[in-house]
Amino acid sequence: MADSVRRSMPLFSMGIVQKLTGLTARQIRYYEENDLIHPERSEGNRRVFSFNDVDRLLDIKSLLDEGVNLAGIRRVLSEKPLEANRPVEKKAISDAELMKYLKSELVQAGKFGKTSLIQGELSRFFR
DNA sequence: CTTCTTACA
DNA sequence: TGTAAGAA
Repeated sequence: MADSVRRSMPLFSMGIVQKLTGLTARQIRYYEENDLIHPERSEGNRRVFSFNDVDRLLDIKSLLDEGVNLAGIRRVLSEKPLEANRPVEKKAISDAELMKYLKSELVQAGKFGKTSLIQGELSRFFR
């Protein structure tokens, strides 16, 4: 049960989540307004998503493609207890794929002189 | 440059 | 949902 800690650790920026989920910032913010997700906020008021948030967003995306409206989605994962049973096989995104995106982000960050937040958080995965 | 909020097409 | 504005 120490995994839940890591899974709810805030470390993804809006940009990364957009790439990870394929959703637009507009959609992500809208879902938050509707209490479908509750990302943390950084000092500069920037949203910081956890692995759980991303996973949740992917579920929302699936439901949306199935034609479920926000009310329905909220009903399906309304206040979904974070400690729910979820088969490893059913994970929406593989760790390998996640690493792939994370790494590309790290590389891009390297092209610039400073990328305080992102680079610092991502380093956890390559340590 | 990235992300935030608000407001309108 | 997309996008324009202005701020941070």
